[in-house]
Amino acid sequence: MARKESLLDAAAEVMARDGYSGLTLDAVAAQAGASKGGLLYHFPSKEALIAGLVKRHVTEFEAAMASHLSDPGTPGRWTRAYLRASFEGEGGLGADAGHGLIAAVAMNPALLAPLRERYDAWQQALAADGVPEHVALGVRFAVDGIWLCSLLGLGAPSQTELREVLRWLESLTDVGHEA
Amino acid sequence: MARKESLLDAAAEVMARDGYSGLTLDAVAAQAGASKGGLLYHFPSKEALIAGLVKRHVTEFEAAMASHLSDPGTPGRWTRAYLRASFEGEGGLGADAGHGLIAAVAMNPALLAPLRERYDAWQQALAADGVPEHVALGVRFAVDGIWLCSLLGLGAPSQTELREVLRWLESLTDVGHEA
DNA sequence: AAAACTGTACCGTCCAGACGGTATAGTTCC
DNA sequence: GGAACTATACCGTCTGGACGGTACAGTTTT
Repeated sequence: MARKESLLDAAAEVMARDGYSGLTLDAVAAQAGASKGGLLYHFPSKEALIAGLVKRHVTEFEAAMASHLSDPGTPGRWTRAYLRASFEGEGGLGADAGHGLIAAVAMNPALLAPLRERYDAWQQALAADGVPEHVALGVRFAVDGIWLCSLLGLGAPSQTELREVLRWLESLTDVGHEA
Repeated sequence: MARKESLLDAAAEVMARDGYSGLTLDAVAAQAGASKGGLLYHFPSKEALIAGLVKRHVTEFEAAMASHLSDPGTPGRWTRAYLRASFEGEGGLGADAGHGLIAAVAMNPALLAPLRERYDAWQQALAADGVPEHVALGVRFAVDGIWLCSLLGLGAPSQTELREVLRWLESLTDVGHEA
């Protein structure tokens, strides 16, 4: 069971280092210090492996959101939870998760289905979050954009810029300050 | 010369339909009604083909931004140009461009280099755009996020939601209305 | 004893790229 | 003016290697 987890880690590492074109079963097994047979024991196909990556990300993010959710009744709590869950830890949801999703898109976009499902659910929560809907949506998109740009290295913000933007985004979810 | 362009179109179409794993030289040639030999005449390798996709996107987006740039001295003009250039036309920069970038990431993330370069340049313009830097940055990230989510189908906004969010984002770049 | 592996050998398919050929429009030389 | 030649724009086939997946016999772990 620890091996299964380490195989997922290995897949993410290979993706980060060599990209999708380097993500072969042999490479993943080698990275994990496992055998190809062992890899296929846990994940019967490459697709299953990548699906596992997506699933783990969804689960972890879901948990992170739950842990950042403030008391019921507080306006903007879902939006803020989304915001904070996305940037906790050092790299936040950065490296690992992102590469897994890239692998999913490259392999077969349908593998994103579990994530899509969650997004639809979050969407509903955000729409009734006590802040104007376009604000909640806009903040979420900004978060997604930051995450994407950091992952791809496309005009990613510096540490201080990031802090400022995040503080601003958070203030937008606070009905007292603004509007 | 028209063929070269049509080969790029074909590559984008194949990506949209079959994803990166379906993006083979044969498939692209067939989609374009060309032969594999002909394809390789124009693009000496698969990597070159994808690099062509990236390059075309950069060029087109650059032109779109230029066409949306209002008079010098107007605060927020770069931010607004970025915003508008991203959503012009029906699908905006949506389908075609996005799939090309996905292909680039899957093949070799280094292929995004030309795009990275442009982002760094835009970044400088946005930082000195006459609106608070964190606002300009935040708006750009939101735009990127919308674009990403639409591409991947992750909680993409409805037509009306999109309109509202865009209107709001644009108002944020207007120093008169806000803050 | 069952589950969780390892290691190796192998198969079939797919695919990037090489290569040799073809058609045609221009250019040069006599 | 026409033969010889060159450059450009393709076409279609072939091949070598990589990769996903199978099979299975043995070994460690629980």
